[in-house]
Amino acid sequence: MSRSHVTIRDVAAYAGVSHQTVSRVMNGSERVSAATKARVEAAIAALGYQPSAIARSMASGRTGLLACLAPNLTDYTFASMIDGAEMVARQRGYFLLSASAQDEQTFAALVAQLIPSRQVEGVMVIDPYVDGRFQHLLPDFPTVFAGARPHDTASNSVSLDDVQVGQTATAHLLRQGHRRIALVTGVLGENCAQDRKVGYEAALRAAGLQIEPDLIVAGNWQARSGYDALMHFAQSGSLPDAIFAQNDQMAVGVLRAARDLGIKVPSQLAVIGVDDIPLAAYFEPPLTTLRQDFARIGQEAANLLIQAVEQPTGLHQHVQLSATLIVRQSTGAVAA
Amino acid sequence: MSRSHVTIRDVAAYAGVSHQTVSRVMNGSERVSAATKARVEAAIAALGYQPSAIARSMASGRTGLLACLAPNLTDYTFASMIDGAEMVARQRGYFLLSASAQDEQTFAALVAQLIPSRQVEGVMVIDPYVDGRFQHLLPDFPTVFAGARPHDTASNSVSLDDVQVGQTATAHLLRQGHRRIALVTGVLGENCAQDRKVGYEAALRAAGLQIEPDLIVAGNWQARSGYDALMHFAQSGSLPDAIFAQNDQMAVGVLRAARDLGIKVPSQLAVIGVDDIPLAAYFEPPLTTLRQDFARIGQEAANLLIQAVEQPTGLHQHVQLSATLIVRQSTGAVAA
DNA sequence: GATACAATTGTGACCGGTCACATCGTTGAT
DNA sequence: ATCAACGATGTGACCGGTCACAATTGTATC
Repeated sequence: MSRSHVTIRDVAAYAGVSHQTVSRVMNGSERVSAATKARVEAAIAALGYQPSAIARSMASGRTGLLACLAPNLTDYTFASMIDGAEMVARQRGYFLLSASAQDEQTFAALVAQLIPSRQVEGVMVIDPYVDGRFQHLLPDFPTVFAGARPHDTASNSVSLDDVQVGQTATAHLLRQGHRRIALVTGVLGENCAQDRKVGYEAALRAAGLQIEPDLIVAGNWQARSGYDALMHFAQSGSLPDAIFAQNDQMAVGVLRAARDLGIKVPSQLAVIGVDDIPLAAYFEPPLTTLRQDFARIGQEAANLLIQAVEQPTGLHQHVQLSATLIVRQSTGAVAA
Repeated sequence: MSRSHVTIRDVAAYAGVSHQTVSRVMNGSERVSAATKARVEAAIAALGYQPSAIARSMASGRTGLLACLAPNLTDYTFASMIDGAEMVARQRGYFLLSASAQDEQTFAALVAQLIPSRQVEGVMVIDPYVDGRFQHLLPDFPTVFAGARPHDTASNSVSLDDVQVGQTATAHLLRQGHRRIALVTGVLGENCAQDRKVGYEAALRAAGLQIEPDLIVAGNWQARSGYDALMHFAQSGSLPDAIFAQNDQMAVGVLRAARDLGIKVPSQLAVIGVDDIPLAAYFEPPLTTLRQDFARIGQEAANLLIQAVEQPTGLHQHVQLSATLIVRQSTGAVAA
């Protein structure tokens, strides 16, 4: 503002070369004589020249900016993916602009603002299946979906194998001897809730058990819905042996309800969650869960996105990661 | 790439006006006749014109980008501030680019990359006192510090009144009848840990009690350090009546240690934390804590920053928010 | 009817880089 | 000795907006 910036032409004049030569020095001195290069570098240092990122973007058409859109930035799972993506992005020369879109409308506005203005080179969408938000994306714009498996959309994606998650969790409970295994789902409109349910049902069927619709309760990912689910079973008078909550938050809600009802976990009721949230081991009892490597999901997503930006082939890649079972005390063996 | 973009001059030619008139229509039609305006708008629609954010930045010198630098993006407290800041920023026409800097060196690199290139118009630094990172910031560049009170630096800031936090937490324990109140601190190099300690000591003194150095243990904000702290007291043979952990994570660690030691909370030991993390009510027993409105801190910080960007006065503002006591079951009255 | 003035619109430069191509001197092959 | 090829460097256009200022038109005033 006060002092106008030093430009590439100022440096050129100072060094007695052309502005193009300065540009060459800045961009890795391809074919510049050592003497000239030294002179230019001295001039850069003397004048304190700093290239303008905007001018560079203007001329090259590249901004070095990626956007990350998530329902919110506070949820541990989203935040971890963003963190992982950000580290990879920066390492590879990009910055990550994150924004939260609670609803589809906000999401559409955000996309309309970021993409056509060519401000960002690619978009990473976290949990795009909460509503129809993926429809607002351009099919030919570099995009990657992270954290939920696309069922019907052609795009890059990094997701967890949610069917496997459902199976593993349920199989673990079966192995412990439980038979009446209840399910508390996430928001059923989301693929990952559906897939985990599919895995749950597959595991039960594989064990020769019937699927009892009464044992399936729809939750909403919040702890409170886990609490309510167990209260519901208690009121209906038929408690399950075990509960598979589709995330840790709800599992923690179940634990709390069990305490309030005087139900002992794990001896009377086994509880398993999904995510392995940071304090999972500190609940009472410590929560058995399936660990997801969210940072890794974010990293893979960033890598895929950058590849799509730099070498647009039109081909889509899908990376699927698996969760690992972390056994703690909330799922002991059935009481003898 | 394939199809070159529609520019303002294409629109002008199509509408039969000058490019400048199109520009005027784009920027809120100051003094453009209704007929011309309609014609230009028709041309814009017909050609699908989308202004280039980069070209706009190039010409205007403004990028509409703010940066947010935090030690990481996953910590609930940081993420909440970022989320709050992002919402305000977007509402006011800015985008927020967030990046994590674990150490001072990364932070310095980040600043060197973002600021001199004029890519961002302002920087928000979350928890700048973990090391000397604030020293890398330019004094005349729009900056705001969020989440920790600057002791020695002239700058905008939004922070919690940590002395008050220490006092309130300690006073609550005193009110419950506790006398031997231990303190588990955060990283002592950080101002907020120091300030909370000052508040703790002030409250004790105000109650006519001595400050016993043996009751003060240095933690590191992690749950594990809270766990270790109580174990340390148990081993030393002199358990306190109550523990004030400087954040909830450590308080939760204390709760876990108490369970492992067979110490009943709150009847044998009261525990209070700070932050009110999302699942605080789901631990055993539900955790009494001081709630911080992190989203609000982020919002205020964004507002301050945008003000500094838009009206650079050189004056610094400090906003200090206070925490509210949330009483749950981890701090009952002393056993009769 | 001439002049002043405001409203509307047009012109060209400019932001600060990069790109394509031109130029120049030097070297190696014929 | 001549020409091609190549390395080093320079020239000007260009990216797509905004800005300052000029030009044009219409309207009010005298």
